[in-house]
Amino acid sequence: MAITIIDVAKEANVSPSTVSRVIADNPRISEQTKRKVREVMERLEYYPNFQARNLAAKSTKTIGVIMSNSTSLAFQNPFFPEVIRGICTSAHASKYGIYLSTGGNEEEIYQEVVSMVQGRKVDGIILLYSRVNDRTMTFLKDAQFPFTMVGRPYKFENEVTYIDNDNQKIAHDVVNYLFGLGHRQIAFIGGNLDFVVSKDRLEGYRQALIKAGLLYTDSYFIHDDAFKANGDRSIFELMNLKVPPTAIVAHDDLIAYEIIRYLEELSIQVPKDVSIVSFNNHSLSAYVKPPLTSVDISIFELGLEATNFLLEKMSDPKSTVKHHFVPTNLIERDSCGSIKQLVNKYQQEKRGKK
Amino acid sequence: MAITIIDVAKEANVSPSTVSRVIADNPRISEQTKRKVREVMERLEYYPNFQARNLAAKSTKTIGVIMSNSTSLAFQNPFFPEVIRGICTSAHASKYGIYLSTGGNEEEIYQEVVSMVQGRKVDGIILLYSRVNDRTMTFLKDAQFPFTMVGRPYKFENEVTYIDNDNQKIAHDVVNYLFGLGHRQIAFIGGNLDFVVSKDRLEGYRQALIKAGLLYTDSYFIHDDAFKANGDRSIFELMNLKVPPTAIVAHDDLIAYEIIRYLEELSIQVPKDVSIVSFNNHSLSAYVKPPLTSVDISIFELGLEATNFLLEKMSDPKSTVKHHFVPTNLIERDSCGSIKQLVNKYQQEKRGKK
DNA sequence: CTGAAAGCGCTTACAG
DNA sequence: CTGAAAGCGCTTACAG
Repeated sequence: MAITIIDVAKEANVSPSTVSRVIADNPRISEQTKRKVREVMERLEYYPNFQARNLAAKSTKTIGVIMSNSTSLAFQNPFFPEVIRGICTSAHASKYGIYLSTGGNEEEIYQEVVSMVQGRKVDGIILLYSRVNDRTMTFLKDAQFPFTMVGRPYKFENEVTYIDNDNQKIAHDVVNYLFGLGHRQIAFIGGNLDFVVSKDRLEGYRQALIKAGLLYTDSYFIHDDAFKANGDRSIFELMNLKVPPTAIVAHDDLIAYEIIRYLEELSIQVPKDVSIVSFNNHSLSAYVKPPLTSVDISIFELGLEATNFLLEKMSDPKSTVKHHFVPTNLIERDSCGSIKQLVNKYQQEKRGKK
Repeated sequence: MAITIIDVAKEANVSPSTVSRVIADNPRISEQTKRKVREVMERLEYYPNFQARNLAAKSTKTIGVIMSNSTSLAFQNPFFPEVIRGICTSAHASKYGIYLSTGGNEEEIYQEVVSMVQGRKVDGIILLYSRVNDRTMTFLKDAQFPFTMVGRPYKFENEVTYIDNDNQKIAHDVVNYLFGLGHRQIAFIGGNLDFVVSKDRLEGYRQALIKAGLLYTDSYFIHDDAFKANGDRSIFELMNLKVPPTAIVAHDDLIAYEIIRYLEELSIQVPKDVSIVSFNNHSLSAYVKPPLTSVDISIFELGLEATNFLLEKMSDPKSTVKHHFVPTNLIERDSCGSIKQLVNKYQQEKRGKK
């Protein structure tokens, strides 16, 4: 049997209550007693029993972290390791532990969250995603359980505390960037629209087109499902439109490179013939050809601040609802070209053919 | 206050003991009583308190997962998300939860593991790495606490249950593969030698050279530290040896692409001038140029089987020590060429220059 | 500044 | 097949 608080108490000639107070560093205990008790705890190699402490104190000192199901692209590299690193950094500093969800689909995840909350497994929860019409989020909100999310909520934006990038704005900026390079035919190849991040980026793209006086056409938007099912085919069709795009905005670097590969199969080169910008700035994107122009979304900060917000919420449940957009950074590399060069090249090619 | 077992007992006109047995689906309770109690539990929305259950039952139904500190390359993409997915799949099936370590350095990790074990936070532990002379592992072994590791232990190989790839063999195979393509000058650019995986791959490389009757030279091996500090410089020096390598084995796809970039800066092309093979088969490596020949190490299975082994160990602490090598798969893509082509090209170039 | 006592919400021999 | 009772190892008013 392990050493308990009672063993320590006997050995130190104090009561268990006193030992407990020494552990909690209660100021009402004299320094002398504290020293004595601590010496005994060390000698006996005493470690407080986590479960007993939690049961009595009605707190768990742990944070539940809920991943969306792992098949979703958003939680592939490098998002997941990096956001976890951010969360751990903040949690560790406040001596909180991390309890990770294990569910494989929406229903399992929901059940797990319910049992985390009702079973008092965790003191607060971080949702690592924002899904359209997510009953998990609704449950948390209705239960008034402390939680925060990485991602803008689909509903109740003013009732839930969250961290995100300003995805509408960054998509807008990215389109403007292409616009500045002279592009007028800009396509968007998107993420899963069940997630708000994808909707926001698409919306930012549309708004930017409209502001620039360009038309949004459905034929310039390839849905995530279509791309996943038939990436090569959809790119082929896109590039065989009467007026094919001269630039493409991709939802993620992984997708961007897949697009680039399909373009190559069609003998279309990036950035010579088509420009590509993307989001998320994977660790490989600097090294690989062509080095990708991508928006760094500060994933570590996303995790860190989500945790800080949650910690605040847990210590003061009545604290106001907050949200914050973590700054992003467009990293210009070699996947975008100005339209003038492009036109020249086209003209050269046409001349060449004649 | 939440609904407790006592509320349910009163409502169902049975004793708390009976409710507890219904929760555990104890066969000694009549089906009729079970039905009645379950109906009440549902109506009252009763959820068992996790902490109380754990304290009384002296088990936690959770597994501790220990990452090496997140700066280590091995736990970048895609290893971490994928291994976690494997762990979660198995853990979820057995209704275990995951408690994640948050420590940022070796000392913090060690302290966390000690408190997980002594504080009875978890029933068993998975070490996601194998480090040379790791006191965390030694502690676990000495405490006779159920644990398993992803990676071959540095010491006590016959005393600890683990899962790994046969890294010596796959490195050996990879060298033989290059050998089969005609390469005789084969360099190795390695991982952090504090980890056994890196030592094993290096050792497999050496053994393969020796078996093939080739010499192992230090100048053909670039240490992780040297590469991280001065990647471009070290590649420059490597390629400016009197006899530069015609092929390179890289410890990881991320490193491989970094190497490729430095080679390009020196106007050396892959696979035309130099071949590259790597390990880990990142999700991007199929799409990116050149598509990388890489060893797929079945990360998901690594996580899954580690968890299965641990579950077994926890249910029967006296079960025998086991280990298992998860099969790997060399995925041939376009980063390796046969030496004949290479010689031809060199000769052509030389002719060209003359 | 410290202790005795109740209690956190369960489980599990023991008894019937 | 079911219940009364003890106990898991802590914390925390309450009292002094």
